[in-house]
Amino acid sequence: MEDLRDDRDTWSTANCSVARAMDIVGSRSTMLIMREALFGTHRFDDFVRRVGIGEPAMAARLKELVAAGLLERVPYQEPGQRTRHEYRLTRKGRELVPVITALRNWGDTWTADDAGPSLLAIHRDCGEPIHAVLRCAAGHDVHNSETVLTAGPGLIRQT
Amino acid sequence: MEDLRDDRDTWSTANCSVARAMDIVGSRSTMLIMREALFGTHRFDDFVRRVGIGEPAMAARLKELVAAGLLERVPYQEPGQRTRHEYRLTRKGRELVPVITALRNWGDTWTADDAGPSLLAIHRDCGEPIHAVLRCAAGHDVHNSETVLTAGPGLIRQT
DNA sequence: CACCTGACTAGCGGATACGCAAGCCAGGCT
DNA sequence: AGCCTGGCTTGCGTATCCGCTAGTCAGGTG
Repeated sequence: MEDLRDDRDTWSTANCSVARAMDIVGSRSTMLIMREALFGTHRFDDFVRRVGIGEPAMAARLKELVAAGLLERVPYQEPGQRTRHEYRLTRKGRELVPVITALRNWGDTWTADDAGPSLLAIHRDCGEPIHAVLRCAAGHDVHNSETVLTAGPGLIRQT
Repeated sequence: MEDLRDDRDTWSTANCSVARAMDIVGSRSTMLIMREALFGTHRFDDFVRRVGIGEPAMAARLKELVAAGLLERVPYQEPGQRTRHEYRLTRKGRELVPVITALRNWGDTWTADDAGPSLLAIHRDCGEPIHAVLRCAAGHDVHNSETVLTAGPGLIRQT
């Protein structure tokens, strides 16, 4: 177990998973689209209205998210309507729930207006509000300051 | 307990805490700077080298993060050196740990190269890797699909 | 067949974001 | 006094994002 804090220049930031994740969901609108999708939005014009960006921008973002494998474009047909396409979450997209939840918790705590959060995510089974917390593989709850960095299998030394 | 999924247009996206959070840490470089700060970087040129953006961009981002209250600019002096300023995390900034952790977990799972993650965050007390998980206030582990939206105290109906 | 609607696409213009190169400035060192 | 280093700032050019307006296209309805 090696503390890398004094050794940071031996690995490259570009090779970090946070950077790769931010390449995909790193813009404001992309994250808001994923939040909408996780909250149950499927249709193009619902995305446009609820996220609050223009149609051309939305079309471009959705195309990127489909290409990145977070959403899939699925044909569907309502009775008496022509065939349309909806955007459905893939497993890769749905697994952003902890990220969005952590972000929402943080926003509620630190950027809330006086009225409090406008939305709560609650546990379907018991009705209690949901938070993102840290846990180690041994099952301990981990506080923010109890984390230590160590080299993983993919570390490429630059020495 | 009211399921808002069919009622989404009654509240405004702009008033959502995710949007407010993304206004602060929503750009790729800002998130990478916060990751660096959480991993122990303090000094201007370390940020520049490790995040991989130019000095002007870094100066602007750091100024924004200080203004937003995520970092503070603290004078310090090493022996034989003149007074300098370092950037230290505030409590507001440190509480982004769950967000960054969730993002890193996701990136490791879905965007990893064959070699596996280059860094691991482990629990200081037991050495096991750390993950961000969802938990409700009653202490249940919550799966990604077990969340339900409900109106919070700050909900402003647009009707 | 003309019309309508949802889901886009095309084109333009303004606002950031960013990289690069250069310059500035404060304070310790010689 | 002049040099050096870290920490910025200024200026310029490019790339990207986004809103706006307008147009397209497919298919169901009158």
